[in-house]
Amino acid sequence: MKIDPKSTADLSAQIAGAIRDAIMQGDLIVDERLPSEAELADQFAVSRPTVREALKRLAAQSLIRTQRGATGGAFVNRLSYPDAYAQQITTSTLLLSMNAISFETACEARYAMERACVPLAAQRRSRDHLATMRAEIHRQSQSGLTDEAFCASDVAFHRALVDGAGNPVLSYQLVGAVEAMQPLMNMITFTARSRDAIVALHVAIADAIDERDGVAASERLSALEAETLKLAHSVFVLRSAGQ
Amino acid sequence: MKIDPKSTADLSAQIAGAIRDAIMQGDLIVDERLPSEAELADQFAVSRPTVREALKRLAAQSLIRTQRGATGGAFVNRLSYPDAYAQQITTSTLLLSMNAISFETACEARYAMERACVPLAAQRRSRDHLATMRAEIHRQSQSGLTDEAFCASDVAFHRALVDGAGNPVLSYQLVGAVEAMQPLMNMITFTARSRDAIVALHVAIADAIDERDGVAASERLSALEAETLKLAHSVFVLRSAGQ
DNA sequence: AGACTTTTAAATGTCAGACAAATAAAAAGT
DNA sequence: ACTTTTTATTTGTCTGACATTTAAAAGTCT
Repeated sequence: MKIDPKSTADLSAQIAGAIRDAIMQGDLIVDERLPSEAELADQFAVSRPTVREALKRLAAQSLIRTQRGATGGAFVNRLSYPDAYAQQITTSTLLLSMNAISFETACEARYAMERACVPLAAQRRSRDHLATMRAEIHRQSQSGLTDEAFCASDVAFHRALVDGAGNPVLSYQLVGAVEAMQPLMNMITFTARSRDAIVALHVAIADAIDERDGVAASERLSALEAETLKLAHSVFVLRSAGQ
Repeated sequence: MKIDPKSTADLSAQIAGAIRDAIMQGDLIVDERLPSEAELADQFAVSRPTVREALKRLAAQSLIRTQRGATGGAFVNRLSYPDAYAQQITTSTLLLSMNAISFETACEARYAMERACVPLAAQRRSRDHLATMRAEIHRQSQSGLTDEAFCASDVAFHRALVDGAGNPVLSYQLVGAVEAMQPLMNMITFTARSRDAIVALHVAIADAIDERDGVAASERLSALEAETLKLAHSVFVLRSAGQ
């Protein structure tokens, strides 16, 4: 592992990049211990604080974990699903909130991806996933729910739908799309009537999945997309009129 | 912003978390300047190196950027698509390579998501995307291509297909799924015959997109998935027999 | 007065050395 | 043989310093 002295980038960024490359290329394998900070400082001919900054960069991406003590050090971390989920959600949420992405674009992407899960979910759905979906539907039906709670339950319903496909990679990819929409959804005021419409579609989707009817579920998901878009539009129209 | 003195986590991790939360909650807006390292050290009652480690963590996630000089400092960064792409690819690649995910699972997720793009791509495909797809097909058809180059072109073809949907959020989500498969694909030896089969399907897909026939494109994408799976199986069978 | 140069101040980047705290292995004691 | 103590190693944190970059302020010349 070498760093380029001609580069203008921070030394800590260069070192982090070198180690990251080594991990991604397989030169460093999972649970392998990196040299101690002092040794790394020697190898790269930098000070220990600089090495530490590099290691913190990698830790932020869950590429390494550190342990104190005699047999401690920095170890190549196995990127777990929860870690990957968290990163996915952070990145997706920020991408959406910082780039003036229209509700339509985000919504379209999300529902397109969800429809990709539906055929698999219809085929493989388990008792667990169906139970979760029904439970969330029940929660959503209760009156007196805040908009935030309604949205949170909506997210949980859709996550159960996605997880129903039984493909963890697909779940990982989708979690960002679903969760990142929540801040946008939270801007919407859900009237009792619009909640009823959404819940009815949720029921219809759950029923279709239950009956292993992927085509029907897909169509109803599209109807839900249309309903969501309609709702968002009416809110935005109201809001811009209010201004 | 406060940190919890009872927490066992590193101070730098706590500080990074506090600032991250402030950014994600909108308390700090894009391009806003954070206090200087010395001021942050005062506010959090820690030393400057600790603050710096926290800032490096955030920089690793592209949440902030730093600038030297009189008017320099740390600024809340607008997460750009390229940055988001890079993070998505890193995370997806590591997730796949470190978690013993079967080729089938990864392949299924990827093609399910690609099929989600196809109806939109068929509807909106531009001259540019079609040209890119055709160009990559041409490249793939050349003999004497290494397996790596063939795979790279395959990725480029699929990215063009995805981008054809004209939804940047969808592209962002898909880029991880497509790119993360490349290391797995690179393990495959592509015979001349298997290359021909893949290229033929690429042509068929491009044609269908060209004719705005989303259904046909989707079916052919499924055929490509089956072909890829078959190919991978034959390779793995050969390999395990060789051992 | 206006344009150019020099100085200065503020900020990050880097370094050196030190001590604290955690941890496991080795040594000592019972 | 078991428990306790010591010790060595490693990360976590702090202090203080200097280097480098950058823009604004001050100064200088035409």
